[in-house]
Amino acid sequence: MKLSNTSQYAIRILTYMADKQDTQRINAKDLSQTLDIPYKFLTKIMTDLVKVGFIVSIRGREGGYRFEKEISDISIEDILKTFNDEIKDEACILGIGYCNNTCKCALHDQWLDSKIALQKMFKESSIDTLVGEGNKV
Amino acid sequence: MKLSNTSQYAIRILTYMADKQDTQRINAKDLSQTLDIPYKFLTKIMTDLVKVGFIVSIRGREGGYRFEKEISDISIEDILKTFNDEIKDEACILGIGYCNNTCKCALHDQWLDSKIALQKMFKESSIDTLVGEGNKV
DNA sequence: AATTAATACTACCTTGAAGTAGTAATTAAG
DNA sequence: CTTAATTACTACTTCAAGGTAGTATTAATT
Repeated sequence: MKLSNTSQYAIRILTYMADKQDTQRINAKDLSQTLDIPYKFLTKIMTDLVKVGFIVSIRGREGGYRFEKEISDISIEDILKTFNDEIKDEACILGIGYCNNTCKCALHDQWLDSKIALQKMFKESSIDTLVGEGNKV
Repeated sequence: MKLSNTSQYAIRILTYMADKQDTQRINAKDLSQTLDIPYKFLTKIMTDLVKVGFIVSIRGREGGYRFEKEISDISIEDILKTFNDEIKDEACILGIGYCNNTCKCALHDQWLDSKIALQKMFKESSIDTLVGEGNKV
């Protein structure tokens, strides 16, 4: 049980960009090297982040990326949704279709509290709350 | 973020077997049909569950499977560990090596409480606490 | 002893995520 | 205008999880 590589990368990219916002513009090569993410894979993720409107790209020489949305308005949940990695509300943890109060799997009740806590955490963790001193990148 | 198919199947299998413990012996064909798990894939999982000592197999005609361990002594955590799907204590949620109090990623603190709650839930949910009336299988 | 119904084993195929390669498009600098 | 440095696009390859096929082994029934 873990986040996908893609989600992990995206969160790290955006958090790092937020940390460097003075620079205003950061390019794929720098991100790839600093975050140790394969260059070609990173650019693919960047394009997705552009398409979904979190960042904008500046093409050509001296180009790069900068935020489009306020970093206080981008949550981990938003990022996970971009890569279809979020915890969907009615998704059954045992994979038996959909669970709810009246139609539930054997783990449903036990899972419920943890799920809500996780969802809340993902929703309330916006990028601006993550930039901090001394964290690993 | 979800459990692997294999883990989901294994939990469902063991929970269903516990539910039917009066029968004492249940075979792969029945499990496959009742739980709608591909037969060949199910038998592969069963063999793993035998190897790890949760159940024993009886080969030959009239064969099948029954529990070896007490169902109160098999937790979801144990099952997840069998298929390498558990939440490892120091595994970084962002995939940057290992996290702990002194060396942490940007999400570490937010993740900590949820992680502990999840681990606790997985550890405390033994199979006997899951058998219940009217649950989906 | 033969048949039948069951699990175990080995090897393969499929699918989706992860990662790579090459080229086109864009734009600042010289 | 040319060059260099950048992102975007298209297509491919790799890897691990999920799933399938065939055969060997086991043991009760007849």
